[in-house]
Amino acid sequence: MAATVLTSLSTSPLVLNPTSGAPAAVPEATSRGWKESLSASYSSSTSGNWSWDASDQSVPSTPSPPLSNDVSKSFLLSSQGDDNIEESETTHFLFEDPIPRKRKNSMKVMFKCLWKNCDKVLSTSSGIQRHIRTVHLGRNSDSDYSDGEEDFYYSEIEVNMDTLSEGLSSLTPTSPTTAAPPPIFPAPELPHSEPAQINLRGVPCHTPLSQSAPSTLCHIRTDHAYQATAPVSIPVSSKLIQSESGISMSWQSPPIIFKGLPGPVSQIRTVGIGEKRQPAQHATVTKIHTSAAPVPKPSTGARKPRGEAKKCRKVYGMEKKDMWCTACRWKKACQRFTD
DNA sequence: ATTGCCGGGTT
DNA sequence: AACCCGGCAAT
Repeated sequence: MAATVLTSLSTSPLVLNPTSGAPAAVPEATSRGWKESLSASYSSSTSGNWSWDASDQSVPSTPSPPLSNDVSKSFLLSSQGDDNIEESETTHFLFEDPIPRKRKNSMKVMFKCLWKNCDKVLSTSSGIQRHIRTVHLGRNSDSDYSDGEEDFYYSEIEVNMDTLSEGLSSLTPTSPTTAAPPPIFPAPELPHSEPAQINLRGVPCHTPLSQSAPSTLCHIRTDHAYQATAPVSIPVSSKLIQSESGISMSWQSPPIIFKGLPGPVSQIRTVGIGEKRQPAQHATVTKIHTSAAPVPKPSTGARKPRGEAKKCRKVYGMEKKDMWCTACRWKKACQRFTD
């Protein structure tokens, strides 16, 4: 599984080498000129070439080197205007997630076809658009032209590969409690036939759409009757949030006791164009915070129940105080006889 | 009353 | 840091 993840990661250019120390394994057959012009300062960051063509079109003064995976990821997401994720990211920071890297490394954005009885999942939006266009919409043109209609029929989902595999492996074959399997889509296919747009991820995901589909489409979204004929009914438990510029919705797998071990948390949201979201709206959705309990603890917290073991004082007595451990001598918690 | 030690000092 | 101790809670 890990190999699979790595493989799929290495195919998407944005997901850079998590370990900056290792020399980038990505063969940079493409552009080399820019690298030379930038010379030494870039020597360590070969994997970061998100294909601006050899001619440096005004490389910004801060060349945005390949950041750690986390940062680039959150950058990507935030540039999509996705506050959901950003929210949870922030939460991570706030709670000092001890292993944020591992968790985020295993997140992958996939695109799922929502057409009835079609669970196709592709790893690129262009791929899924093409799929919908050709298979479902019957547009046999293989050009990349998109009138934006495909957007209605797929959703962008974010999958935690780790927990996915974990959950799958932990499923006892006869487990009765898992009678109703969580609505996780079928096993993600690895980078399918991905034509041309291999570097789509280098750019905010909706670029191709926002080019061809201006904001008018948002209008269409709201009063379009597509909901009646929508290929897939929106999950009942989903929270639907409506903003003035369009529909955005988030969906989250059934409530999971989130205690330490992350459940199969996946997020689905319909891909929208020109989504102008307001952060406040999203706070309600997909806010899985790790805080253990609503522990108010305003005053002096409940004391420890006092251990069973005898402590220095009891063992040696007051007359041999010099034999106590220092903590005991200082009236602190005994270090020698811990519980 | 005794014991353990937290919270808050002082050096 | 190291060291000390008032005072509280558990015993």
